Amino acid sequence: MARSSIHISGNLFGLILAVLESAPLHGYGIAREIEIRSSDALSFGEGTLYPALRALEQDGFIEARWDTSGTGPAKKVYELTPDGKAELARIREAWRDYSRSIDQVLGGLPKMQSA
Amino acid sequence: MARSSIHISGNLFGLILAVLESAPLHGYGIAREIEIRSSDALSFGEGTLYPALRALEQDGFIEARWDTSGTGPAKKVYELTPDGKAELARIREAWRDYSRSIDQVLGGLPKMQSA
DNA sequence: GTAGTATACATCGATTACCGATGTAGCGGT
DNA sequence: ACCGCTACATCGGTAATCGATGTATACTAC
Repeated sequence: MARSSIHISGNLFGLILAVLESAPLHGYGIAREIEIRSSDALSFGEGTLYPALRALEQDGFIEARWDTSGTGPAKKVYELTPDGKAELARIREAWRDYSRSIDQVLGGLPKMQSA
Repeated sequence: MARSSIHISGNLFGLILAVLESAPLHGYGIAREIEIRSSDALSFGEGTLYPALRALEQDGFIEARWDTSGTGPAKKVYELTPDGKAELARIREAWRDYSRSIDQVLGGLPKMQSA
């Protein structure tokens, strides 16, 4: 279950929306999927996850429906709305700007920039 | 002086140490230099800067001396210590890991990855 | 049948980082 | 004389998120 890696700090909403872009998924599954996609580098607990999902839902970026069909406890399955897709695009752009800026100031080995 | 851009969120110490790697500099100048290097994308106020400098000094990553030689108010000039240089290397590595992980999950256009 | 484990939801208080406002003061220009 | 820039510093508030805790369902093993 891989807790105790680096924390999320600011990108949580984007990560959730990005996972939901591939397919609708329930909360618990979103957290697991983020761990998988990041090779266990990014991880967070329920106290971080559920409030974030509620905020995204209130903003109209995702929509929820209950799925009681499967086995186990009922699942609240979230789906990306058109607004959410637009928000994801904005977040991606902001992240790219931000990380490029940090790279610029932080320096170290350059990332094979174009001439 | 160029406030109101994106915030720093987690990388403040690294940015300061990276600037000091080039040359010793005083607090106010560090803030200006970060703005310049990031093309005004990264910016923060005094309430963010000075507490960070004090924390870095307490951790032994930077050392301060007063410079009263120049014109204007006295300047507190900070210099990177060997420990600070090591810490900067750690921060650079952590940032690279972190941003790579976010890229992986966030997706969008890939950054011209190696085959 | 009941104990343990994994799934799955949810809330709450504490912590941390950061921002914005405010204050002091020296110096240069008009 | 006053404004604006440099340069230091502190303080209170806020937002993000972490950790702990609680509830419930279902499968597996004994």
